[in-house]
Amino acid sequence: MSIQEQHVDRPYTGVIERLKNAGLRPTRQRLALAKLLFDGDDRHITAETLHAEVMAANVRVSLATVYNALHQFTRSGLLREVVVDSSRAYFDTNTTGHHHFFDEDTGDLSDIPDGEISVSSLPGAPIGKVLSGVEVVVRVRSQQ
Amino acid sequence: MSIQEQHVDRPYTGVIERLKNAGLRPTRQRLALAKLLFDGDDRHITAETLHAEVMAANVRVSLATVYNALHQFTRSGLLREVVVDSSRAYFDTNTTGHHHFFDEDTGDLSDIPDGEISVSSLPGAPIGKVLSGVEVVVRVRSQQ
DNA sequence: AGTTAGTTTAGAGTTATTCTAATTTATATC
DNA sequence: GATATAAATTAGAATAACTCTAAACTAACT
Repeated sequence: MSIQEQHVDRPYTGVIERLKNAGLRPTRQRLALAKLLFDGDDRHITAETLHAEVMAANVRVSLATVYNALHQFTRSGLLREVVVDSSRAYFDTNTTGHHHFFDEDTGDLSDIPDGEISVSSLPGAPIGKVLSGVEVVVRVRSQQ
Repeated sequence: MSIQEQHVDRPYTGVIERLKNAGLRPTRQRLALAKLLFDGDDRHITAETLHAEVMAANVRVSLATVYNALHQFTRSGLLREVVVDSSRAYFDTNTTGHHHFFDEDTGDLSDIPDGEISVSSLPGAPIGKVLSGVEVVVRVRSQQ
């Protein structure tokens, strides 16, 4: 059975497994959110954009549940938070190490293609601390 | 006259000049804030920490004025904003290109010593965009 | 000293997010 | 399949970090 056929026949199985593996009950709300997030290409979202999407898909989910799910997905490694804006949180479905462009005018977040940037001679963490992540953000503006 | 003597004799002159050059009237409030920020080593602050400091120095300044000043100082190049936390804005008195450690447990922000990190093969900005900054944040946690 | 444009401020407003306590639901067990 | 129960969801209130507004104040020019 091809991936496409499987997708048509049992549209939720992949996502159900993913939630179960993360120790999260596959509720109606989490399924709808996970499907939007993980069923397709990698994405960058905020709580508000994801909430708008899930509502547009005619699944009634409260904003509180969207926030809960984003944090649970992040805690269990299904998502990664990307800090680019001091006024709202962005999440990335690509949890592997990579870096970002952030358009300060539009709020658009996009990946820097692998190989187009590299961080060398990483410093050691200060004593008593452990490294938890390295993020490079290249800020851009729409040309005046 | 040595820098120290100058500091003792005319404690505000340097800071007054700095504000005037930035096109900002040297008011009582801006002078007190600028003195805390620029009269000494480089610093990392938030609106709340700076407000607490200026109040502790017995200068009455409203929080709104602290926010106004931080933005004006940033716009005129006296400060740089560092985005490390999606819930509050940090500012750095060192406006030259350098990178940061951020302790996710304590909220402490510190410089990565020059030469201990380097970003190579910077990508070009997407078409229609201009580069506005490159930030590397190395996140650390207090050891469990 | 008087004028005026720039600055400060209290307090109200806004936005993103978190909390709370009541209701609902998934799942383990009978 | 019905039932118990722990987990999840939700509305709405609460919070935190700003931002705005319009009135009072002040720096600096005349």
